[in-house]
This record gives sequence, structure tokens and C-alpha cells, in this order.
Amino acid sequence: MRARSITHPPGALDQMKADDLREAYLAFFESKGCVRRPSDVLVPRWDPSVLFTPAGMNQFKDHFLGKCKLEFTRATTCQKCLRTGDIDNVGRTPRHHTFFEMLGNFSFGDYFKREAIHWAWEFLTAKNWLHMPPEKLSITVYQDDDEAYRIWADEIGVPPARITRMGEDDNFWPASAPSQGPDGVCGPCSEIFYRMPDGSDVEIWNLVFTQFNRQGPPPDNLSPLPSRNIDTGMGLERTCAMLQGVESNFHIDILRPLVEAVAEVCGRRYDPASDDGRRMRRIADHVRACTFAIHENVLPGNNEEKYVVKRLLRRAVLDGRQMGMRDPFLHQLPPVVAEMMRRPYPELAETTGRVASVIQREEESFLATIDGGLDRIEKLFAGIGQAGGSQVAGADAAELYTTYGFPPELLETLAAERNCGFDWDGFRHAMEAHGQRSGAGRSVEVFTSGPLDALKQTMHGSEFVGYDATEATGKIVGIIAQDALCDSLAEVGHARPVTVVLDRTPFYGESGGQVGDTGWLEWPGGRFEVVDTLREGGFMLHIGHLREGRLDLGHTVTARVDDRRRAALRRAHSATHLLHAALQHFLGSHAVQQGSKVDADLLRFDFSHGSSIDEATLAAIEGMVNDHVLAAVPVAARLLPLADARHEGAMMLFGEKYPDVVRMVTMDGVSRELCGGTHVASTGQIGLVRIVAEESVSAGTRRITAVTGLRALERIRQAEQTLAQAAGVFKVPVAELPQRVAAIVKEVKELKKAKPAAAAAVGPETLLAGAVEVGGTRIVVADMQGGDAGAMRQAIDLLRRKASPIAVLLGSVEGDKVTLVAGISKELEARGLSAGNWIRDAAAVVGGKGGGRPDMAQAGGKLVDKLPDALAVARQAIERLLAT
RNA sequence: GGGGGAUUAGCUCAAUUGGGAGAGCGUCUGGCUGGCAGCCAGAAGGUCAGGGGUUCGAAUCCCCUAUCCUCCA
Repeated sequence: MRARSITHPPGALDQMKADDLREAYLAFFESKGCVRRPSDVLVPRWDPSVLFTPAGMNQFKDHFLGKCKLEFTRATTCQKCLRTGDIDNVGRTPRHHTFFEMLGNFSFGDYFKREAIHWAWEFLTAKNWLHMPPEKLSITVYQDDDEAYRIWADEIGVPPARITRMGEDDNFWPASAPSQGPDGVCGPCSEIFYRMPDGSDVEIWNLVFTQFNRQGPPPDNLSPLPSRNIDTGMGLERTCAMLQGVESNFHIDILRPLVEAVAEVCGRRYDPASDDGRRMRRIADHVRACTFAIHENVLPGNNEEKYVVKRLLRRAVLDGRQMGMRDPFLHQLPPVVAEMMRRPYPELAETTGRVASVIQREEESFLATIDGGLDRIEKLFAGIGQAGGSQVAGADAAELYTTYGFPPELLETLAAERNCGFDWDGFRHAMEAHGQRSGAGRSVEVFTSGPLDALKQTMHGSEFVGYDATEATGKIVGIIAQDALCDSLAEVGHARPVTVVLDRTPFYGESGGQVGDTGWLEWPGGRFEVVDTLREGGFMLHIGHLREGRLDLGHTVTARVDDRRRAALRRAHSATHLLHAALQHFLGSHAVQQGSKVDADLLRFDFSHGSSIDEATLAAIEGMVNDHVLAAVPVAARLLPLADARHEGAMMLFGEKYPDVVRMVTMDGVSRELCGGTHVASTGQIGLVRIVAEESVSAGTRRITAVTGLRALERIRQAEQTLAQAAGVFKVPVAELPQRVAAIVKEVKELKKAKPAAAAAVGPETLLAGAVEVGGTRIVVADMQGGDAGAMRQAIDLLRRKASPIAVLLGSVEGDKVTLVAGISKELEARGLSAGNWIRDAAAVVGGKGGGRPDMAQAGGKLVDKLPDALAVARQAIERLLAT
């Protein structure tokens, strides 16, 4: 392809737009033979080592490690990236972002240091390209990298004064790798700096030369790699800032309008130097990051990337609040982001409505959290005032934050309004302790390696032939036992499962939510039971146990999938597509898939939706799915280019990175989805689809569980059997069961209510009649003969109202226990008498304990026979007390 | 994955050291009233999330489960 250089009229260099720079970079490296690849997704779900794509090289990890067969050896990309490491600096400094774009060129064992350096220089300085003045550029190289130094000094002609040798902490990748590790591929790097008008030098491009394999601690731990790589990264925003002659990345053509838009929705002017200016830049950055992340279906939540989105959103809302915003405002901004990023990412505009509503929901929820915390805060300030303090304790702030999500910045502001300080040191200290308690996060390897790596170098993957067949012959190309490749396996009855890899197989490896197949591998004289099938890098891994004979590499086997189970999986998977379509129809287009599990005649489907689904709608959804089953719609799958599938309106999941050729599963007039799974030939084969549960799985996401085919039948049989059993117990026909149960519940309730009134054999009047009087105070001590503690309390209340001053102590035997309740009227309480003390003496007699409030106390004991003695003791005690 | 917290009347939430389950709003009834949350009196409404334990006694203390909130990774 011929290079298309971007030409500029003299003096117009500072007019270069971000879109132009992106295009110029990619075009330039295409002219050097690099293959232009699209940006990887922002959330690489295939890569467990990162939450977000942190750099351009991320999508090429396997290429760098030689872990895959290469289709090209030179590439160039503009990669959207997200990092949160420097989140606190965003907005404060001119160059920090969470979301940013990285321009990169890459070599996998192809060109190396000389080309990388020459081309970087050419792109930066050539008249047809960026045309930067060479005297404004300076260079750093790794201290021991004489090769790079010579290329810069001798071949490019950079004056030695502007080439600096730096240590391994600055100019090595990974930083400080030679001395600190980790082991593995690494190499020196060389950075290019641009001299700003204020005299500072800003790094714009980092060239990484991976040329070593590190093994163990120094010295002599770096051995040359047979295949050396180039990985370079040039920050789009900062380079733009240089070219456009603006002092901050936030003032380039694709960011400044966004910052201005933030100012507008906040109803104020953007003043770059002010505190609010800093806040506006931070809001712009965070909303840009979140728009991209939510576009890829990452909803704000409580773990992993979801949590990052939530935190970014809340920080932005908080900034707005501190500028006086009391209502949601952030949700107005995604359309502006989409407009700014329209050229490289046109798809963003398709989801701004959904993105905006997700953001608005989170804004509302956060504002509610703040409101909920405010009265708690008032208590906190009241406490501080009482203690005569003038500072919010860090521990209190941390508790408020970690437990109720109340942001410390806001607390600080509120404190200041009361002329109160805020102990940031104490807060940080408490947060550190919280982090400790939460347990340090386990570290994940940047590059995972395994026994499959050797296989990956020789072939692309297993050929999957299981769409049409459940039986096929295949050659054994890998046997993995105890995490190691071996040539054969002879032990029958081994405990730990082993893995067999075939060159072609009908076994479906778990992916796209569909669980793996089970079945048998068979050959003359032997067989291997497959209990699960997994998928890794295009290979189907048959996991299981050798049951007979021996396994040998290179031998041919017959692979037979358990086809009853597979049929059940097909039913569940096709039903999932029908369900997805019905959800979209009844709930709206926002109800998109968030996750899915397809098991034998069982499916679990998670999708975005804000509220629970009422029974009628759920019934309608179930009805529509079954209508489509009864219509026996043919199900067809075919491979086609991604662009064609998009054109034909296939349902695509945003944030999935699809290969160039995709498989589209079509149910005529009903559903069109990109899917690698196995399906029935006609929806009629699904049988019954029955929704069995609808629940929340996290905020904004609902889960529907359904059964299909035979399992649906089984479930109905069981439900009917259970009903029949219950009907049998109540001796009524099934149809009359609800009325019968309701009647019985009502009866039980009435019986319970009626009981206490009848239980007390001795009424209040009788008790009062038996009272004795000492010094003007009536004393009632009696056996209530039935009646629980509640009844006795009521009796005491009544007597106190009727005949105070009075002291009452009642006892009663309930089963094998004695219950005592004592109460005295206010006058006696004022004289210093205590019902609690009184009852304790009596309780001791029946072998129990008790206590309570001064005017009312309760006790119990186990010596049923001693109740009369206890009452006697109580009578003596109160008479003595009243006599004094 | 881990830490902290919550779950009480239809709704929003109280309940001092373990010792009578409450308020406001809503509902119903009666009365008063020319209004935007009208006023007065009265009533109904509770498996204190569920299960187990400690205790004479648990909404309250301990353990388990479920759901939600929140922070950390």
C-alpha cells in the first residue's frame, strides 16, 4: 500500500487535529510494511491479568512470546487505553488521564532497533509528516545500550548533549527488571522528549527493545532472545498538545470542547487556572473513560472493572457537587464524548442513550448515598462539639467512607463549614488498615505460560467438527498430565484428570456460556472417558480419565459425544436466543445480554434491566418464546465477514471483540445473533420452555433461569406430585388447596389470639380482692395459675392504673418452668424501691434469675414446686421494705 | 475474592446495660372543615429477613443462610 502522507501548508503544523495525527501515524507505519490493526477492546475479558487494556502491546502478548502462529510480523495500531494508577493526578497536571489513546508500532521478530529509531525520527521530523524542529527533541537511552546510543548519535546525528544515558528504573521494560525481576522477556528502551516553551521536556514516545530473557538474580541473568521484538508507544493526547501548541492535553481539539461542555452543564465558565477548572478537567476525563467502558457493557458495580467505573463516576459526581451541582448532570455528556471520538470510534454514537441512562442511575444512587450519610454526619459533628474537639477524626471518616460510601472530600468540605479540620493522615492510616484487613490482592502473572505453548507454535488449534456431527475421528496431538506434555499415558484408574488434545474433534469446549461436552474417545483396545471439555487458544481440551488400554501421541481415535446431553444443550442454547429476542421485544433494546450459562436443558441468562419484571410481562415473554418454538422456525448458521453480519443486523454485543469472520446463527424473522455455540435444527425441537426464576444479580442486571425439553417436563411432574401430596394431607382436591390452606391459617391465628385471655384463671378483680395493705400501699402477691408473662404484665398494668400506690408480684407455672413478673407503681419507685431487686430474691427460691427495669421486672426458674415458697419470700420482702 | 454495615407496620425509620414492639406518612372508621400534605378522635396493620444457639427472658449477644448497601483488590 502506498503511503498517504498528510501534507500541511507551511506554518499550519499547529493546526493538526487529533484525527489527522492518528491517521498520519497509521499511514506512515503502513508505508513501512506494518499491518494496520484495529484497536483492541478497552475491557479485554480474555486476559485475566488486566482489567482494562493498559497499552498498545496488550493485544499482541502472544505474538511477542511466540505463543501463536504469526499472520504478520509488523503491526501498527491506535489503542484506546485506561489506567487508574495516577488517578489522583488527573485534572491537576497537564498530562495525566485515565482514558487515553496510544499510537504504536510493533515488530515480532522482524525489524529491530535501527528501523524503530530511524522511523520514529522520520515520522517526527520529516516535512511531509509531523515536521517537528529536530532541535526541540532530546533522547534517553539505557545506560548499557551502546547500540541505541550509536544509532541516535552517529546515524541520526542527534548531538551528544541531547542524548542521556539513564538507569534501569527509567529506561528498562519492565522497570528495573535486571535487578528486581520479574523473570522473562525484557529489554532496554529509548525515550523521545519534546522541549516545551517553558523549557521543560515532555516524553512523547517510548521505544521498547525486547531483546533479553531474564533468569534469576544478577549478574549474568540476561540472555539474548533468539527473536527480538519492538514495542513502541506514543501518547496521542500529549503529542497533539505539542502540535497544537497548547499547554495542557485537555486543551487539544478532541478534549477542550468536552471540558467546555462540562462547564456548560454546570452552568459556569471554564477557568483553566481555578480549582473548578481542575474539577472540570477531571470530570471530562472520567466521563470519557466511563462512556467507553459502559459502551462495552461494563456497568458500575462492586468488583473488578465494574468497581473502577463506579469509582470514576462517583469522583466526577462529587466534583460536580462541590461546584454546587445537586442534581444529576453527568449523563448529559456522553453524546459530546461520542462526537469528539466519532472518526475513530463511530460505534460509540450507537449506545450513548444506554450509556447516559446507566450514568444517570448511578448519579442518582450516589446522591442518595450522600443524603443518607448526612444525618449520620450531623451526629458525628454533634459528638465532636460535645467533646470540645475541632477536627474530624480519620477513623470516623474512614468508617463513614468504607461502610456507607460517604466520600472524605465532601466530609472535609462540610467540616470546614463548621470551622472544623480534617485529619487526612489519620484517614489514610485507617484506610491502609482497612486494606490490610481486606487481604492483599493476589498478584496475577503478566504473561501466563503453560504446557500448551509448545503446541501453539506448531498449529492454530483443533478443528471443531461438532456443529453437524457428534462423532468423528481425530489424531491425538497432545496429552497433558500433571501440567506437563507427555507422549503417552498408560495408567488406568488415575485419580487426577488428564487432558487430551485432538487435531479435529466434535467435542465442544466451554465457551460463550455453553458448558463443555462429555463423552468417550475410543480406539481398538482402549477408551477414554471425557468428563468435561475446555477451550484454550483454539484448542479443545478433552478432560477425563483413561478407562482402558493406553493413550499414544499420533494415534487416531473415534471421538463420540454424549449425544443425549448434547441435544439438551442445543435445546437450551437455542432457547436462550429466543429468550433474548423476546426480552428485547417486551422490555426494549436496552435489555442486552450481560452473561449467559447454557447447561443441559437449563439456561441462565443475565441482561441489563433496571427493575424486576412483573408476572404478566414474564408470562408474555415465556409465551412468545413458546410461540416461536411451536412455529418450528428453521435454525441456520453460516460464516460471513464481520462487516456483512453487522450490515444484516445481527445482534452484536458491544465490547466483544469479534474475529474478522464470524458465525451468525439465524432463526428466520425471530433472531439473528453472532454465536459459536451448538443449536437445534428447528426451534420445534426445543420442546417446552419454562421460566422458573427471575431475580436481581446486581444493580441494573436481572437474571432469568429457564428449563427446556425433558427437564421442563420433569419439573412439571414434580410440581404436580408435590401439590398432590399437599392436597392429600388436607384431604381436598388440588384446585381447592389454596382456600383450604387460607382457612386453616386464619383459624390458627384466631386460636392463638383467643388463648391468653382464657389462660389466666385468676382475674384482676380477684387479685385486688386478695390484696393486703401496708402503710397505705396495697400489696398483691399471687399465683396467676396459667397465663404467660404477657398476660401477667397486662394484669399488673391494670392494677397499677386502678389502685396505686401498689406493688404486684405474680407467678405462674408454664410446663416445667416458673415465670415471675413484678411491678410497682411510680410512687414506690420514687421511694427508691426496685421491682428488679424484689423479684431477684423470689427467683432465687425457684432456682432462677431475673431482672428488669425499676418499675417492671421479670424472672424465671425451674423448680416448679417451689412457687408457693417464692411467693412467700416475696411477700415478706415487700412488707419489710414498705415498713421501713 | 476479602473487610464493614443493613434487613422492624404498606412506605421512611426509632427502640438506652438483654426485661412491655414504637413514631411519622399512608390505609380504614367517625366527626369538624371553603384551599395548597386541612383539623380532631379512634381503629386496623408485625413470623422484628430466615434458621440454629446462649439466657429465667433475645428485635438486641453468638453462629449459619439469603438479600441489599459500601469500601478494598
